[in-house]
Amino acid sequence: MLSNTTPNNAESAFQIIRSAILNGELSPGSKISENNTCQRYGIGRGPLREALRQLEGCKLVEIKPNAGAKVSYIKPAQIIEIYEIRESLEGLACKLAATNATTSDCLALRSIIAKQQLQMTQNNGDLTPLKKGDLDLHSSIVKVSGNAQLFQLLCHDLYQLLQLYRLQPNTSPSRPHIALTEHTQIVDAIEKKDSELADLLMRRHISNARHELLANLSP
Amino acid sequence: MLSNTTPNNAESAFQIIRSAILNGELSPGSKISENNTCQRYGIGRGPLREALRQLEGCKLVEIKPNAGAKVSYIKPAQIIEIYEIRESLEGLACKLAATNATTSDCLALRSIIAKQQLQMTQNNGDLTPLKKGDLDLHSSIVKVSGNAQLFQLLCHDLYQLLQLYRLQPNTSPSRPHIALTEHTQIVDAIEKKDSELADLLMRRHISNARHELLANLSP
DNA sequence: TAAAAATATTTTGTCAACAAAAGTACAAAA
DNA sequence: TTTTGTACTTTTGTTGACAAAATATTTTTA
Repeated sequence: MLSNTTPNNAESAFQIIRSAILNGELSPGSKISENNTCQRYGIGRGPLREALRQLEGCKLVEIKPNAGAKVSYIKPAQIIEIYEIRESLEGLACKLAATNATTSDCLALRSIIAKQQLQMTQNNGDLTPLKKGDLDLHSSIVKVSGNAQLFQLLCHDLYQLLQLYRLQPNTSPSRPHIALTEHTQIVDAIEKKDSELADLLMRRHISNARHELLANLSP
Repeated sequence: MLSNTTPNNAESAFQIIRSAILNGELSPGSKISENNTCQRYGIGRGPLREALRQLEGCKLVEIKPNAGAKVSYIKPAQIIEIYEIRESLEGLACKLAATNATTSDCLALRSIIAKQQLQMTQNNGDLTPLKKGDLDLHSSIVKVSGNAQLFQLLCHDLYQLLQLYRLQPNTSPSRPHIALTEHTQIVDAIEKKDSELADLLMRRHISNARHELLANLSP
């Protein structure tokens, strides 16, 4: 899948710093000093600057001339806007997935749900693996849609931006159960090749998540 | 609107090369040699390489280690995929625009249509200004939607990619008239705050354009 | 003391030189 | 003629040095 050419320093730096941003090692708003970062990751300033420009393209950092690079800070309002976009695009993904999914595709989707169901009963305190499972299912559906541009846009660009905004895990405890039910219904619709229903259910699913977010955001 | 800080060479190079790509001066698939390009635009190799990495982020060029940068080549299948995405996202834009548009917003949209109508009767041979007018209307609607992320995504990222693929102007001669009618209906729906109808009409509008594209593509 | 000016330090911007890799040209052998 | 190997050229990768801008610190002045 990924191009397996040997990376140069700029490419390596790009990936290293990106993971550092995504896993919170470099926190939003913090400055990325060149000298500092060079020494830290053992690369020259040239490659580093290239990597930073590439990260700017991904919207993960912001560069101001003569002032340097900062890790992007995503505002709550932006998250809501991205959820509106997700609602529309993942609806499309479901519509396409319903028409294109093969039998083995559906089996794969079901197995993700099963795994998630298992995790919910097992470690009933920690819900980080649930979050990952959630994203797994959504990504897989987008993949099954067959639209490569859509996959790139949602699963690489947008999900990454959402990851930048680490929302506190204070979602209501009932939400995971509800989400699981919704997921099952969505996969059912895809399996039955009911594209219209799959579209509607996914839109509603994300709309619900968005409203939950809004409720946990304003106060 | 744009950040008006004084740009450095990398930033200038980015904009210069981007326009060169978008106006066809640098054609898709062609290699961007560093030495060559440096001399041509009077900048050093450092800033140029930064600009190229930034352009890679915009998907306008592709960089391979030890092999240099090429202007991206968009395949017809990708264009169709992008149109599917447009269909979904501009439907959303219309839905939001219908709920958010002020009176002056609607006036502005109407004036764009009027200008387009005038251009159609005037220069009835050249349809490049019509294309521009079309994009103007679509962009304005997305702007009116109020979702800044959506505007960025559609009007900067996706439209730019579409521009890279210069499709031959062999659309059927009746298409501009039909498009104008469709545009009028869409703005009508927005003005009446009928978000559902505006959504549906825009989706159908772009779906029509996509099918026209498909017809002019395969043979 | 507080504001302003001057100086020092750090940080970013840019270039030129060198190393390494890829591509090219050409000659020798099958 | 095709192939293979070798020298040569071009192109990309990387670094270090220096210029310019911004920031921090100190000194001066009201």
